[in-house]
Amino acid sequence: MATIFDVAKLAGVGIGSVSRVINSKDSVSDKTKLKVNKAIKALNYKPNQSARSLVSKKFNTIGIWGTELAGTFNSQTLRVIDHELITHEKHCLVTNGDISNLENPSAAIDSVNDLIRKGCDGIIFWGTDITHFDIAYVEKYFPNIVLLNNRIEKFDQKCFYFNHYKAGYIAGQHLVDNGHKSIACITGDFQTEDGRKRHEGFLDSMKDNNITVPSEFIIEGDYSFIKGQEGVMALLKRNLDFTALFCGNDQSAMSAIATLTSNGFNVPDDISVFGYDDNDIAPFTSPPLSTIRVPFDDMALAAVRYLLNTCYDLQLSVEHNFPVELIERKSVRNLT
Amino acid sequence: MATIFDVAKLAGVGIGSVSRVINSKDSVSDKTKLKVNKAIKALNYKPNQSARSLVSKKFNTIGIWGTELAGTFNSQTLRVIDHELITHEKHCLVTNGDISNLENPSAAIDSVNDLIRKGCDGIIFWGTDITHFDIAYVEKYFPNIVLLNNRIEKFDQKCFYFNHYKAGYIAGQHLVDNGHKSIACITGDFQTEDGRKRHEGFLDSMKDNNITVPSEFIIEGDYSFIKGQEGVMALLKRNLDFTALFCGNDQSAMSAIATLTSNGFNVPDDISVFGYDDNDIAPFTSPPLSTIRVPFDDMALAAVRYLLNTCYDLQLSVEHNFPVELIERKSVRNLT
DNA sequence: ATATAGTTTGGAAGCGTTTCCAATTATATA
DNA sequence: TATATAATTGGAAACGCTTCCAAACTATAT
Repeated sequence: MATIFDVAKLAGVGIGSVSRVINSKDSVSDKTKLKVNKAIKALNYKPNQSARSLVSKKFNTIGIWGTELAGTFNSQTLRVIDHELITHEKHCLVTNGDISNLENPSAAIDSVNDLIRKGCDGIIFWGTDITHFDIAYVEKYFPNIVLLNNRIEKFDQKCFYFNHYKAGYIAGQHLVDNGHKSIACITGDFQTEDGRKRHEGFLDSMKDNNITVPSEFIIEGDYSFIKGQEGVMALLKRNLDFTALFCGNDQSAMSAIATLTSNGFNVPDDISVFGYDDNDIAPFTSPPLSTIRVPFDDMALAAVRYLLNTCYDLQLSVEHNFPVELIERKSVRNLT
Repeated sequence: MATIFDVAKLAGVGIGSVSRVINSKDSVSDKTKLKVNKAIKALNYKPNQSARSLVSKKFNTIGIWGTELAGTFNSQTLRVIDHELITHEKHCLVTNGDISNLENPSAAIDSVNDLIRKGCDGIIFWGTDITHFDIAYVEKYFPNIVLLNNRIEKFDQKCFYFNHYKAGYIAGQHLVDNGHKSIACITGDFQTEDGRKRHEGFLDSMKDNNITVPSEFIIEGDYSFIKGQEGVMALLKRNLDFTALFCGNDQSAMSAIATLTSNGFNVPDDISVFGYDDNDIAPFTSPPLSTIRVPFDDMALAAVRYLLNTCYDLQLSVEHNFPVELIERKSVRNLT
């Protein structure tokens, strides 16, 4: 591997000049620039990042900490993040925080520390699987962080989240607007804050419309396919009379539709189904799924940009407001 | 940030001893070890990775190059890789090769070089979106590579792939074994080698059973949900008489099932559907999807381990043979 | 031709490690 | 006890870069 000395020697200049050329700051004469670039090409020279980082104390790398790397559209988010980083010539270092390790309660902190030690200039905390306490602890010695799809009031500027309460409310209101009065739910995961929030919003919309939702109409889900299926089976077994089903996400909505259909119910003629996320799959269920669009991509983009600004003194525009959007397709029947 | 000098001073030893303690090689007396560890704790010392890499020329990082970071189970693969790396105290650096950039034909090479320059000890090439030519080019100056779900004969040891031909054959044979003689297809993407291979295998199984598949029974797909839907619509419009549908992957199979169902066809009573991949969704379609299990997780694990062995002189066991597995669920009707 | 100001240049110092070697200390052997 | 051998230690040198400063040029004004 060629070093800066080799380049300098071949070009017949000092190493300072080579450094100036590859960093394109400070003034260098065109003649020197030419000679250096020629030598760089000839030697296929690539600056050693470790040496650079050692001096500059910058790693040009952003760490991503999350437990949600799997799943259809979480990975889409990763793609958005990576793309924005590449645009600014940065890299992304990924780690799956393994928080399932009960024997080691500081496992989350440990994996974050690994990320820091390995060398990144900032960290994206993705999701709500790390405690507020842990985040606050890390923030003290490593302040360049950003929270994606999570919120801690004290770090509000660093948080990029979506108003799940409002979204849940709008979902409920939409069903009511279409004449539904008897509505069942397969909720999101109540372990997660956004799962609770969207359900709260939904319930409040019911309350505001003087509709009661008996507890046997509510099945706690966990965003999985299987829960959508199981939830519908449980609901059907209870022999309840409902005209609409609100699901905590599109995956469970999809398997709910499939299960309803295979049990002889037509969606939406017999039972309407409403999803949440506007996942890739939503337009292709049968019938196409009406849902709430969660702008994960926009949120992710804003979060990276905020971090890029703070880490590298950039001035990228950063959105902080992500509007709720209702996506009407064909899975909700208008009863009025 | 405390350095090794600070630790040495506080512990009252030389920097060499500190280095020996943190790397736990060479002999150090228990007394020294104790003093050093105490100082490390007191100063919350973390060795600087850049300095370490500069000397050792190891980065403890594996790069992942791919264009398939999105998609349900590609991200599952990423999780497997990351987990294995963490187990061995390595990290993963991810990049989405942006090959869609036609203006710059060397974009793939450029992004690989970025990865190398940034500092990784090995690279996983994931998928078939990079040309054999480009891989061979990179391999010359950066031999620590591995191909996942791709195959180049000359690098056979470094390739971790699945026999898609055989899988396609088994899929076809399974349908025949169940009495199907008139079979339609929504294929995988013929742009990808595995898409072509699985179709080839399928066709050969038909040939061996003296079944002809007229070209109007074959729709070229691209693994997407929408193609599954569109494909079924096209097939139905042609008014063909088929009893089974072989799909290039589970996603298109799923939307195919949904579309068939919503058009009044019962799966599998009227038409059987067979998938490919054994995706997360496969057990939860309605009816549950019969499919071919592609052991992506096993392949990924083997690939990382091979790379870990070559990069860090480890002796992890590496599987090179990934058997085809037929998963029978409920989407194929036995006509015999 | 000379003085002045501005531009460009070379290379030493320093970043925080590991590795090596010579020096020191401890242990075993006669 | 003296000597040979082994274990342990400190710190200089090296890794490849950026940054800085003094030196060497160039251009302009007098």
